[in-house]
Amino acid sequence: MILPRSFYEEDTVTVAKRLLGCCLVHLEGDMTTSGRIVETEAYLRQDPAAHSFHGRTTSNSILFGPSGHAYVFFVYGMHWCMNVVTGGGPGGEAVLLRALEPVEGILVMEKRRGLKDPRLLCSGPGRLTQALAINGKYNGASLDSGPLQIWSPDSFSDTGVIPGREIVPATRVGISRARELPYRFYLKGNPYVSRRTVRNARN
DNA sequence: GTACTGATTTTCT
DNA sequence: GAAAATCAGTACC
Repeated sequence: MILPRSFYEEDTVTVAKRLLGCCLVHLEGDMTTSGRIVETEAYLRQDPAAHSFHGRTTSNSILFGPSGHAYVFFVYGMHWCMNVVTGGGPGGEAVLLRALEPVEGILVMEKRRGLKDPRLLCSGPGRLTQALAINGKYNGASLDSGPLQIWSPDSFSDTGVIPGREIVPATRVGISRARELPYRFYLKGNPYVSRRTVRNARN
């Protein structure tokens, strides 16, 4: 089933872990692309690394809106990154989606990415948005209706985590402020986590 | 395998 | 003007 709004209105770190194993789906015309989420990062309020840290601006206003919506931003002059707005508090918190395991529409993803190695299709925040054709027009989109959706896995254990899958906490990637905080989470041993995660596997 | 660099644009974090 | 929640290609070990 599609994750309801209430799923996202929980503690942001909890949501970051529970999203592992869920399926991100993009419907565009008759092309469906989807993948299982295998790596996430939490960005909190009072978090010097978060875009919301210095308050609301025009570019980050979606972060202060309702949970369960997409916050999509452009970075390094060429890449899009997708977050999910989370938290039940005053806003400003989100979970960055860092890597997917490709599921549906792999041929379409290969064409959009210009390569065929399945491990390189969605293994990074910029890669997954390119593979699923996610861009700024989805900034602010609701994830429980419309063409961009997140589905729960078939079953949850009581902790909300898929049975048999071990979640590893680690430090975040590509930031300089508060980089020591263990707010990155990935599925242990999954071959589709991002390259930088594999390289920093000790943390 | 690791290390370095260029691409390219928005924001002022 | 500098920094940024990145990626791909190249060089070298």
